[in-house]
Amino acid sequence: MMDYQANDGAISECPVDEFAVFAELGGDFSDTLKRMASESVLYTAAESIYVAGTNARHLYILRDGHVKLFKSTINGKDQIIRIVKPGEIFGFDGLVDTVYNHSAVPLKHAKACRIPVERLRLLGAQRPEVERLIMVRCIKELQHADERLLELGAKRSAERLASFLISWCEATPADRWTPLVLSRLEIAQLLGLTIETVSRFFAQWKRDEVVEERNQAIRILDQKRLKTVAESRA
Amino acid sequence: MMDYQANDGAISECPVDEFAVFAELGGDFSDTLKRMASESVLYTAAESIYVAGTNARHLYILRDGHVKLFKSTINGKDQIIRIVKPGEIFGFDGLVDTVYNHSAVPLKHAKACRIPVERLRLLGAQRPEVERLIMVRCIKELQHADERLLELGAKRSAERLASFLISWCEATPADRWTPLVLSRLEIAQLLGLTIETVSRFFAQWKRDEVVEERNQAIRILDQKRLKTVAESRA
DNA sequence: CGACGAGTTGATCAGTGTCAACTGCCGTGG
DNA sequence: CCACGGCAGTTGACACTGATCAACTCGTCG
Repeated sequence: MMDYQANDGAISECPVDEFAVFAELGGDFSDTLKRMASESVLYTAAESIYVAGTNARHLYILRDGHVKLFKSTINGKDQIIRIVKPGEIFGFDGLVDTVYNHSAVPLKHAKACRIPVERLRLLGAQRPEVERLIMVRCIKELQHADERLLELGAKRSAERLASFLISWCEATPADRWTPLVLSRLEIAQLLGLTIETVSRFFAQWKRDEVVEERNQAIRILDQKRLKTVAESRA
Repeated sequence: MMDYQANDGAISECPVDEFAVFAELGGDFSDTLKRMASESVLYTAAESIYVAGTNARHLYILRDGHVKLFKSTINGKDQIIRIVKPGEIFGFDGLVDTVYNHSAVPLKHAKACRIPVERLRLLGAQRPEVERLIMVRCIKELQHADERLLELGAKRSAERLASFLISWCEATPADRWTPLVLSRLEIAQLLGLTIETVSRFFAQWKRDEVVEERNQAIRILDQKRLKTVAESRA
């Protein structure tokens, strides 16, 4: 957390054993992985981690910060596919394809550990658990995508926004402030809306004392009310 | 194809070696799998293959027909997540969770091969390639989901409908009829629209001789035109 | 023959997008 | 140090897409 400003883009050894992902592989495994020289990289906002269509060389594990994965239409509209949170894997494409199928950019900043796919392949040959772990993570992602498809396809704007806020804050204990790392634009691109509609609902809910917002952080005041909105019963 | 009417719901030995999925595992593997008594099951439209929230006991491979995977909101709106085509795997949930996270129903009819997850687990222990194969398939699904999220989040109705038609027909050679296994309602639920809007665009394109429709089948007459619509340049 | 379900079409309305003006904040440079 | 410019966000007026409601056709099946 404290070394962000220091070494942007710096590459160092990645303490793999810290990650929940590989935790279950046990100590000797992380030694193996370390020897394979997986790297830890820092990114600042606006610098791409990878770009759709470019060579997919690494699998990433997010250590700190947030990453947005997005795709763009030919006309330049962006859709955010997923917000990656610490501990999660992203950049699966390289395991199957030669190029990435979406782009990855940090929200504010991000620290990620990356492993070259060819090394991962070698590793997978020795330790089949690796592929099992990735499979499990991948299935989880798929379930998450199912849910997002339901949101985008079957819910109206207020419902999407409400359930976004609920799920965004669910990690933090109730009545605590949650940093809102996303801009209005990014929320809009995540939910398939415009900046203005996002802004309007936020304003309304702040007036109605359903949520509070203060220096890039939000707090849900009336969880119950927000839930009824999310289920379109208001 | 010819034995549908005969034994609905019948269960028989599944000729696993026919599947592209496990083809690369070689002959001795499919023997193993056969001995594990994976089953082949026939389904008719309207009978569920599995229901969201129920015990996730099997992994499925579709042999013939089409299956729709869908989720429902609390208010009863359905969103189709994916249309499964022959050769594809579905029902990954059991490998990670105890229950299914969406429901699966055949479109018209379907013939699927299913493998109990616990057997798959045993098998995975012996033959790590199995999990690698599932991982690969799963990543493909994830890419597909990314694309669908872009469609639903960033495109207007005509664009969604046009690119749906294009992708639906892309398997069949140009100027040949493609069976349209989906009802208007199902197309609407897939694209996050209403029956009426689907119907209206179809009608318009038929008038403009962009597409033709005849007994449950469609044919694209003006691919180029449809593509410009899909990219919202018309 | 009649009833029902799927699909079509029209009229109307509501929800969001679009466009534009305005505020407030922050960093830059004179 | 202040002024300016620019960017993020807000708010209002308006337009338009797509949903809703309703009537009607057509084909199928009892």
